[in-house]
Amino acid sequence: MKTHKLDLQTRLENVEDQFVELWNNMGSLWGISPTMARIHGLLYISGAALSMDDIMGRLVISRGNVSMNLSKLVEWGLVRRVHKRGDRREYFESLTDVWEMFTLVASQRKRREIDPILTTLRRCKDELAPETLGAQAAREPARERFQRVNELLKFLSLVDGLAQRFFESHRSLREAIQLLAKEE
Amino acid sequence: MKTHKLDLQTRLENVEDQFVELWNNMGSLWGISPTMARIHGLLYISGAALSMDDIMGRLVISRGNVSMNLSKLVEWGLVRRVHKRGDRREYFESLTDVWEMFTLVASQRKRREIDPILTTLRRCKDELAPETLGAQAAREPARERFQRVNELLKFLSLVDGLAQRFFESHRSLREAIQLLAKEE
DNA sequence: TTACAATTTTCATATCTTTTGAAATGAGTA
DNA sequence: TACTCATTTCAAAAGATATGAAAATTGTAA
Repeated sequence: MKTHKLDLQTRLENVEDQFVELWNNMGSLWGISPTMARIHGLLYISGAALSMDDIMGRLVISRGNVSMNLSKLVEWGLVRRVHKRGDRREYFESLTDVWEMFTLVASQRKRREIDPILTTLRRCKDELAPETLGAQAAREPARERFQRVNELLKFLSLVDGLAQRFFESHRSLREAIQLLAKEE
Repeated sequence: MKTHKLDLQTRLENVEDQFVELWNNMGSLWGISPTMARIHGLLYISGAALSMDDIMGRLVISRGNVSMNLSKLVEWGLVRRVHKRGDRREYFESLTDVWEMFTLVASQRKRREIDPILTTLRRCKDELAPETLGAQAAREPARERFQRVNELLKFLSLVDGLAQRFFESHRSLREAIQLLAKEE
């Protein structure tokens, strides 16, 4: 009986390790740093509220590193601080809903990355437009560049509009995606 | 007249610089390194076939760095080598179609990142399933983890299916996305 | 075919980024 | 208020990325 329990414990830890490693790779997909991703992965798969020491021990990373990355995770909204009464330490737990985590990350990335890019692109477009360049805007080099900037702008605006709709309603997003993924 | 030409040249270079900087930031979104992104950005916005020396001069980066990153860009398929007769040097030019570039990058990332993640996730699921754990799979800690792995698997499978459909046909992808982005 | 010259690639070194861990700060208890 | 335990900060170490000159490659001419 005792051995069985130990076995289960070991196996679970083994699976968790695989998961953390997986999440580490997933980091680049979500646009968060590998260590930040590993910490979040551990919190997600364990489903528990863990202390800094728990995380340090489990992932073998330094206290400072855990502290920094937990702050970032809380900032992102993927993890929240939890207090246990009678315990002075802080505990941390992850969101549990995959879709919620996804939309959270997506909306942050939109704000942090896509929005500034769109702003710059629009400025580039303006600087290549006839209003700024006058007659010279008609010359090949300017026209070509204008066209390429514009194509990109159209593309990103589309992505942006899509994202906008996503964040307005999880439900409709889910349904639309599920439809798209399955329909023949 | 001369001054006007110089003005145009300067202004175009100025816009190109902004664009390269923008693309540099875009790198994290596409999952390619900043320098690789900058080089690609320059090739895209200039629309020309440039030599290594052109790129070194324009972006102020070393020969080795340009060489390495151009190889990667060619590997990714975003850039192709061009030969000019009577010139020993190699030139490089970017794809021009934004959608083509996007699907190219997306398909590579799917293959390099999502596919391995799905493989690992399925293994994790198997290792938590009743077939592996026997009666212990019913215990709380195992069941909880199984459920979380499974939820993630469902989510990623959906994304994967969506991507699959994308790569089968650009046209249908475009239409679907445009629909989704605009419909009320 | 061989020697030469121009171009590209490689890799040891230098630069920049991330992580560590111990000291400083902060927060809760006696 | 003083003490203890927990968290944050930051200078130094480790790791990742870029540089540039030497090695390899490729094309040209004797």
